Amino acid sequence: MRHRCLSGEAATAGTASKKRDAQRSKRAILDAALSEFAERGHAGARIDAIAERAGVSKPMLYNYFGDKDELYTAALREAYVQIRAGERELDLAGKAPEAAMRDLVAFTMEHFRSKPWFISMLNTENLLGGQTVRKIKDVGEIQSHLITMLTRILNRGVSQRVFRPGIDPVDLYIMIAALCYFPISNAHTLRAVFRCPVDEPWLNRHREHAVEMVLRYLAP
Amino acid sequence: MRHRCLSGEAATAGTASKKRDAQRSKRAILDAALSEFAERGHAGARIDAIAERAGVSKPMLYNYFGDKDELYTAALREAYVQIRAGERELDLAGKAPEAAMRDLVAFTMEHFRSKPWFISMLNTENLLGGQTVRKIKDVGEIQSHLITMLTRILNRGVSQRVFRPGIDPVDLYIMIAALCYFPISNAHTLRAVFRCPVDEPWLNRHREHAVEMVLRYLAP
Amino acid sequence: MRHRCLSGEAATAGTASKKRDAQRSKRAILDAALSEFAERGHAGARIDAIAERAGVSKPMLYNYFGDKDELYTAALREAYVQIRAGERELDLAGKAPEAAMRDLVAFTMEHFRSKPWFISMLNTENLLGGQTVRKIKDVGEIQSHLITMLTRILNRGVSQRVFRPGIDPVDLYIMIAALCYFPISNAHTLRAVFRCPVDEPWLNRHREHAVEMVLRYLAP
Amino acid sequence: MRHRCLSGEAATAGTASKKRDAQRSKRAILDAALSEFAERGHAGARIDAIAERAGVSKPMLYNYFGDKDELYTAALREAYVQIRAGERELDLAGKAPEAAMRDLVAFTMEHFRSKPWFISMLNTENLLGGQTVRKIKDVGEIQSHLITMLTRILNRGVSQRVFRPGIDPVDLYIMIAALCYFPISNAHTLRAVFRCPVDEPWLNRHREHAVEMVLRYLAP
DNA sequence: TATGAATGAGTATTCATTCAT
DNA sequence: AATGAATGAATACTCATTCAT
Repeated sequence: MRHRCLSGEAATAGTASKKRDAQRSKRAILDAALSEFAERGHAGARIDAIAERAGVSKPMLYNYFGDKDELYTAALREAYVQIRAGERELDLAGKAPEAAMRDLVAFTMEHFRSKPWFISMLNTENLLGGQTVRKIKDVGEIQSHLITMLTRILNRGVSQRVFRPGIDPVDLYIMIAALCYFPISNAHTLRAVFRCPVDEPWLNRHREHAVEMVLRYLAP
Repeated sequence: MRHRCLSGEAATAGTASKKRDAQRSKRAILDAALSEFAERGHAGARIDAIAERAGVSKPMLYNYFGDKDELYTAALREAYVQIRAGERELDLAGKAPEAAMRDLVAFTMEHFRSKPWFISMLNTENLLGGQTVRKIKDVGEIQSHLITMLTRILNRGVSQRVFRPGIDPVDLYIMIAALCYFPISNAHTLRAVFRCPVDEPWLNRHREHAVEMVLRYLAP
Repeated sequence: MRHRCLSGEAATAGTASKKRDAQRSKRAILDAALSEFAERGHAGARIDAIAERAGVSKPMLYNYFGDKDELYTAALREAYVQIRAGERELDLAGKAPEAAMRDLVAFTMEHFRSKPWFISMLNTENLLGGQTVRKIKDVGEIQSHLITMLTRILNRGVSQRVFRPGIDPVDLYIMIAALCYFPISNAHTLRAVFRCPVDEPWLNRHREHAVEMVLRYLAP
Repeated sequence: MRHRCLSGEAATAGTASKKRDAQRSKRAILDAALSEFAERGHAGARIDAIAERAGVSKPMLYNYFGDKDELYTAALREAYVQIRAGERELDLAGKAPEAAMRDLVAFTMEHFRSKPWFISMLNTENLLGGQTVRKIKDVGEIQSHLITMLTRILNRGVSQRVFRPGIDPVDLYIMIAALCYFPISNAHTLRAVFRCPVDEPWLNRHREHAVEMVLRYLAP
């Protein structure tokens, strides 16, 4: 009754459709796991719910991913993989240093905002003491593209005398991430405690403050 | 019907020791709950563990706090109460504006670092969509002392021509909180992804960057 | 509705009845486990079935015995404890050597026959490679009483010139156990393959053969 | 409807390889099932494990053997078939009665020792109450060869005045089987409880005791 | 006030079995 | 003849919560 091979596809190759189904099932499980773990945390997530969201049976989920922890690991890795993919699309190489910096802040905030599972997964993982992220071997390489780009922009900015020298790109990225992360991660408590609306206009205003803060910090 | 708690503290001498014990039990449960919820999140926390940490029986815990959600609410409230108590100690009134700002950043970071349950509880609550914090009536008052102080400092700074005008104290506090929150909240993932040590020296360095960022942002 | 404190007892002591219930629950679980494991083997036994047979809830069972393996271990140990208790009642000390030997064979066969869980537990444990019996610390002491008795009877028989010397008591006991064990352990297959009835008269006849075999073996 | 098996072996040359493969698959499944059921018992055996051991897919296994119980039945039958094949090799006809008896004990013990799946299958089947062995039609014939031989030896021994008359061959075989079965079937618990090594030398010694016991029992 | 004993309702995980190709 | 993909129905185990004393 369920997952009837959603539409079209029309059986172009005999083996392709079979193989594609397995692939599709794994993808569906991963997406469902990402949502469920992000929404409810590690202990709060339910395997039943993930299977149902994915439209597959629990045994299949176990067959592909092992157990809850391994599925959580895969979901966390997926969160990093997806932000890396997003970053690759961002092309700062050709832009003026200050504009590039503005775009990086905007992208970061927009990513955090539009993919709420990313922040949720990071919070969940940090609550668990980072025991899982340590097991993901290539997690360090994932952000390297961003840092490389950031280094180039900083260098260009310095040689064009619009940025001061001596700024560490990782330090800078942490500053930017911090400014973008906090108001989204803590939106609910900010609303309750400070009566901030934390809606689109408010976040846009916050983004402009963040951009100004970064640029003033980088100014010679 | 149950746990009428805070009323009638002024008991006669004869029942005083009982009252004292009751108070002590409640305190112990609250502290234990704060630790457990902060360490394991809402779904991950175990009532058994809280009772054992507190050294009381489970029926007693239920008698005082109702159920898990009510206990969680009490623990979240307690996190805010304790942070408020900490903030009272901070006295920025007599300091020069720039020094006061430096001290506020330092205090905020130190606060987050030394009371890890605070950040954990905020993350946990935001993961749950803020449904609990909204029920805590006086949560808005909690930060008012800080905002009042911050307003005074900003005004003083403006009149002394060391700060530019037009800075909203809440916006500024969110910036400061963001810079202090992120590296502590995300210490585990930062270690794994960016190889940051996130130890005392690293955090001290980060604090100096944050102070400089804030002061440059405020500069006329 | 269930286990309403089976009958009588009439609350003689205020604390005794409370304590006795816990004791009774543990006993009931152990008895039920012994039956279930003996009837269905380790993998075939169902925790649900044990809890139901015992008239207790599963959480209670887990509370008292840990998990399935620990419960199985306790049941296996109990099987040995009960056969030891049976052996203690047997008093061979005062009997003539040949009569004592006859009684020992009769007791052994009767024990195996009337407590079918004993043979079933041993078979189950040997199927599992003895991994559990090795963990029971005092299992060696359990049979020591029997071996001591057997040694005395052998010695007495030798000095009375009715038994030959040089018989090892453990070897002898293994022979006796073997003769008593096999027709009961393998009753079902013997019925099917050799058309033996394996009923009371048949077993009695078999017992007489076994007694004769042992006595001829011991004869000088 | 399914698994019509043994029929029509005399196929044409064209389909011979297919038939051969089918036969090979069935053989492999049966061997795997025998090992798995013997090692883990009925409930403990896993269909997945059997298919993997046999190197075939599960649907093929189901196609050939129906379901787990039917496969178990086939495996139990196979255990009897294989032991029967072994017994055919034994030729006691030409030996002196006492030597023949000694050889029978030795053969029986060696048989149990070298084909551990036989004892395991018998124990497993008896644990299940013999419900399966009853369904195997020709199981009675299996041991007939042995009993026939035993009858001849007993008769010869009686006429040569080395054995006493009146011994039932089935009774005698059960005695012999008992003495050989027990120390192998219960090797693990004997090691743990009585500290018997139950290794080659120990079993050889035990065999000699058994031979002596049988011969003394048969002596006129 | 205080708690040892007890459990209903989940929750992760497994396993025999079948379907589509 | 053969199998990769899939699942319904258990099965071991847990957890918030309550009862009896």
